Amino acid sequence: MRISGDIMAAKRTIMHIDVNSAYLSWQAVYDLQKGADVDLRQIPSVVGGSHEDRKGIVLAKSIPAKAFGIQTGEVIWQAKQKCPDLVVVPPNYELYMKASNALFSLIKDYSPKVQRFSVDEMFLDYTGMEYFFGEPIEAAYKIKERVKKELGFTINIGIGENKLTAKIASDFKKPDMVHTLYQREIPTKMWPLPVEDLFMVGRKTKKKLNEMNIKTIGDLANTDVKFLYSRFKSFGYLLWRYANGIENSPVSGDRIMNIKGIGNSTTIKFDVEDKETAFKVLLSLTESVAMRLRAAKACCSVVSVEIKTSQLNSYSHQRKLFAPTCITDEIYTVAAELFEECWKGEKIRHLGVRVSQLSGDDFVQGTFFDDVNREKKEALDCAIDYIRLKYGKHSIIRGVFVDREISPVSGGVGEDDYAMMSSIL
DNA sequence: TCTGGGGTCCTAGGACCC
DNA sequence: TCTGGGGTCCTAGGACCC
Repeated sequence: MRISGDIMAAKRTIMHIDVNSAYLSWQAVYDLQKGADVDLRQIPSVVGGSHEDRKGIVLAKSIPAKAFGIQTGEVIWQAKQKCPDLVVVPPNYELYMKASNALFSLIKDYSPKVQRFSVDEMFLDYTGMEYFFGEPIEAAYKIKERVKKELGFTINIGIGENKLTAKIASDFKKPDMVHTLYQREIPTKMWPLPVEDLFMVGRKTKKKLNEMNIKTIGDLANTDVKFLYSRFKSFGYLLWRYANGIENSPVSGDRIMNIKGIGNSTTIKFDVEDKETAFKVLLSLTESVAMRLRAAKACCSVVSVEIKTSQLNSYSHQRKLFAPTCITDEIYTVAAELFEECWKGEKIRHLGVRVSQLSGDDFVQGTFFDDVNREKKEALDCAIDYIRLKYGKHSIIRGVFVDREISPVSGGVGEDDYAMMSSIL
């Protein structure tokens, strides 16, 4: 008993690093390096998709744009109504991956335990590192200044005793700030915040909580946990723990091993009304998914297809395979079957292909139905991957895509896969 | 007038087995 | 003919995050 008590008492120091307006900052830095005379961060500007491709929403905004009431996720034309002089720049995911990688390698100088949480967020376990870089606040300022000087963009750093409080702290005043949220500060710094500022409280949960007269994080923290459990089941218990700052997951540096699924989806430039076109899109998506799967040295056991109609209704269909695979053809065949089984004939706006239940690719079990060409197919896929990696993903394309109506390899943000967000931290 | 794309986890119901 | 529960797997859908 003594031992477990001592372990419980072991205090950790966790930092959460959050890039301020990440996409926009990175584009601004890049433009300045190329000799631009305006800094996107200083003017009302957003990163957003193009209207004609039907991807016109705000992905990131500058602080001056925020002053006009522009919100992330909002449609571009609406944002322009709020601010007619708004500058809109297209997204550049390869740039973001490069910037993110540069940040990651700098942060790793300060602890062996760094977890990449998303393209612009990282957790750092600073426990025991005081000897090298000083007190946590002092170290956080050093990191922040070094990032600004060497990489050219600003970050917020939140310091807490676990990942949850560190993350909430980094979300306090922005930009270019260091904040703490220690356990003793929870009642003063966290409880007065609106309940939707709590990690895991989104639009729907906020509405439900507000209807129960729970308006602040403090209200939630002081609600009877049994009552929350009766309303939300285990999620209620999670909410209560988070509202009280209770969270103890480790900062894990283990990335690729933790990937649960790989998927790509795309909004098509026009509504798809026939099967043949849908098949082409599905093949194009499968090309990216399968390539990423092979790059992760994994096979999948489940394939799923998602359809979003022009009316924005979506539904999905999935199937467990007889045997795991990473072969493009095999995944595509299943995807096409799934599509045929569930498509109700509506106009299609968006299609997605996802694989899950991943396993290693080193001992793929053969099945009774195995055809002798399997090894050949896999070798062919690997050869194509190699050529695409070396000469670009459009260097080798299938005959069905020559009309260029549909991209031959669609979806995919970056080459570097890592475990993304988990809702459990 | 129009609403992206990448993820994770949880739940509920039905099938199936013991 | 009518009746159990418990456990696991599979699938669809919905919540959340960035």
